[in-house]
Amino acid sequence: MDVRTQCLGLLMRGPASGYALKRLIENGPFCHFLEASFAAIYPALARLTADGLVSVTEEAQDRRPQKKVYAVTPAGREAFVAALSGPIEDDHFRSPWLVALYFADLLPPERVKTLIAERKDYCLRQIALISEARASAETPGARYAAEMGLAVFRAEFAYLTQTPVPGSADANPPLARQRKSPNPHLSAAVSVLHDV
Amino acid sequence: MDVRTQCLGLLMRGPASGYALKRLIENGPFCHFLEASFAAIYPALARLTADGLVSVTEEAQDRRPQKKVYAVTPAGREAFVAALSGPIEDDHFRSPWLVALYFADLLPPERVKTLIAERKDYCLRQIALISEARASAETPGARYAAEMGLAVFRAEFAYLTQTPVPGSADANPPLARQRKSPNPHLSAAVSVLHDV
DNA sequence: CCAACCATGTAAGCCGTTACATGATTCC
DNA sequence: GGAATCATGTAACGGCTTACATGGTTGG
Repeated sequence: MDVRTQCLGLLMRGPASGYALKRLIENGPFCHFLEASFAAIYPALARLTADGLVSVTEEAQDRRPQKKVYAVTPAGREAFVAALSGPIEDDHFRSPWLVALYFADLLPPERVKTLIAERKDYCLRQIALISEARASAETPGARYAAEMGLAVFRAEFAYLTQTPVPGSADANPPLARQRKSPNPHLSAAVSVLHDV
Repeated sequence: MDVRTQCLGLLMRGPASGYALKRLIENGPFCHFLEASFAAIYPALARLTADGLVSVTEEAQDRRPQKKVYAVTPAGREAFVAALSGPIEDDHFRSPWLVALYFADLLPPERVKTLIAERKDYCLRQIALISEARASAETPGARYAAEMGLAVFRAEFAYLTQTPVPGSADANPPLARQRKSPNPHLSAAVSVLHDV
């Protein structure tokens, strides 16, 4: 799925500017399964326009730079549905973090602990973002995608929390030491784990 | 994490040919978090060799083409540990399948059902592969990475199984109809769900 | 005052993909 | 007889990333 198709899809939700699409991909309901940079989005929109799949309207704003709002045309809608009707490409997943954990025995135990603590924070941030997306989802599909993300990140978080640090001396630490929260400002976010 | 670093990492497990690395990435203990094609692997190995991070030995075989076996040099080991010691890159995840499900309301219910059935198969295949990897893991890190994969794919499978098809008329089908197994030859693999 | 946000783009270059090229062996 | 496995590579092309370029507004 190239950036062009991604943009076309995002615009199916309603008209938006290139900047808004980037926000949607970074912090919105697509944050856990799409990625694209500005330098990929803007040319993609230009080409979609050239191909007649989207239309542009330039909008002036008060105290803000002018923006170009893109909207899907009937041809664009058709093309997108056709893309979803044909064979779906495989997922692509690469995790340098899992590579690092795989090779935990090459690293000092302190380093491994830090990596796991950072990963917990990452999971909680993702869970917080996706929870918002779920709350404002307007279609069953949007809810489905969000809940799938929550299910997966919660499973990951649970594993991170329950499993002893690999290759560390204190693989079975006394219970008293297990409970410390590595990042105080995030502990509030943990509540979110049991929403939905 | 580019293919060069991936290859260097894989070779930390022991000497291997380019072809063997590909197998490791496709079906081995890295299948759920690494990807690389032959056309990326071979040049990567050539460059690692040029940079002195790996060494090559050509090995003739009976009834098999000659192969080049690569092994990490001390400099390569150092470089890899250094890479794991610095900042770890973000994961990259793109899921055309989740895009399709997000837009389930644009598709015929039958199509959505098919997509979900195919996804279940995909999860079971991944679970089977990772279970093997877990069984033959020789370091705590390898076990950790495998178990993380299992946790995540099991959570995904559970969600797929328990959640009604989005946007379908029979969102609450009678219990009698919920239990059918979409792919008989895979039902055996379901047992694997409760191993570990 | 500095950081972050809003807003759009271009240019150069790397990286990796598909497709091509070759060829023996084993299993169904 | 055909498909899959073992085994290594090249060429062309496309896509995406980083870095550059610009500039007003808002909030701490």
